[in-house]
Amino acid sequence: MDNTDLKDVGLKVTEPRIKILKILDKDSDIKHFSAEKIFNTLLADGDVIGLATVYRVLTQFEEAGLVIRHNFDSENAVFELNNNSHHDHIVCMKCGKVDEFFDSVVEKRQQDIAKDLGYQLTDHHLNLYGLCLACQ
Amino acid sequence: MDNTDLKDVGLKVTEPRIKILKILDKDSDIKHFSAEKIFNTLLADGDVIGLATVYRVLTQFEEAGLVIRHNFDSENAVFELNNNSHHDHIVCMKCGKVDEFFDSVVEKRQQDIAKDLGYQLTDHHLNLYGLCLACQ
DNA sequence: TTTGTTATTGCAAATCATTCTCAATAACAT
DNA sequence: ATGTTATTGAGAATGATTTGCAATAACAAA
Repeated sequence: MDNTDLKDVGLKVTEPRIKILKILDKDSDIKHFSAEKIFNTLLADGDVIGLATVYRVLTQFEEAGLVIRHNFDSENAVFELNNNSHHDHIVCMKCGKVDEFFDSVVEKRQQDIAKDLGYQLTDHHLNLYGLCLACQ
Repeated sequence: MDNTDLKDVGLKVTEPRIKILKILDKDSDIKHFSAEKIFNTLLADGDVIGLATVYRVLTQFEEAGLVIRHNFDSENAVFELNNNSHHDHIVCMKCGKVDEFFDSVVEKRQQDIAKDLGYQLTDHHLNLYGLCLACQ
């Protein structure tokens, strides 16, 4: 993920976009960020970028397929870099930790279920909620 | 679902609660209502009940276990009567139709996945999105 | 490298769904 | 019938997200 990716999707290479992409791309345990979190991370780095811009850039990234937007809770959306490998999520209700998983059995059943009900499946959200090991 | 159910969960039997319960309980294809939708349905029936009250009652019903709240999209929550038989949902992206299903294979896998990841599972949301037969 | 055109930004105001405040009113136990 | 306490309605408040608009930055063409 670098400036070339921005050009590839037809977005001008600007400071806010580069910085936000870098935060999302950082290699850490945390892969899911709210707009506010990104805004504050930028601030902490000394980069003053308007919150509205953060939201705008995130939405553009989503439209361009660079990031995926999730609504784990009804509060605020979180964004993660789209690495093109589909996965679902399990969220700790206490500390907010998010783990990812992929399960082919579930994937297959979803296809079958949709088919049985006469639907043409386009997307799905499977979120598990619970307490992580540390929070139990 | 009647006035007795309200008493049973410790809620006074008031007109707004009775009317809202009746709407949710109506036997029709539509089982999922937003607060606004309920508010407008009441209006259409000539019942003027404040939107704030609708929200309050719905939240109380949820806390009492009478209804379940869903966030299918990031826009607004919808509520359905809790018939105590767990099921998941498939939503048509075009007409908004919602079908329900229960799949024991998926249920079981979810348990196993959570366990494998060290989580104590408390809840889950599985929403499939697609085009229903009529909309394809 | 200068210039012109168009996209992008920042800020504040606007939205939208939902919640809260508070005084008036209705439920219901006694 | 009455007192106590929950409930209601209306509107203000909230919080996340979006939008309008003037100033500014990107970058293609000269």
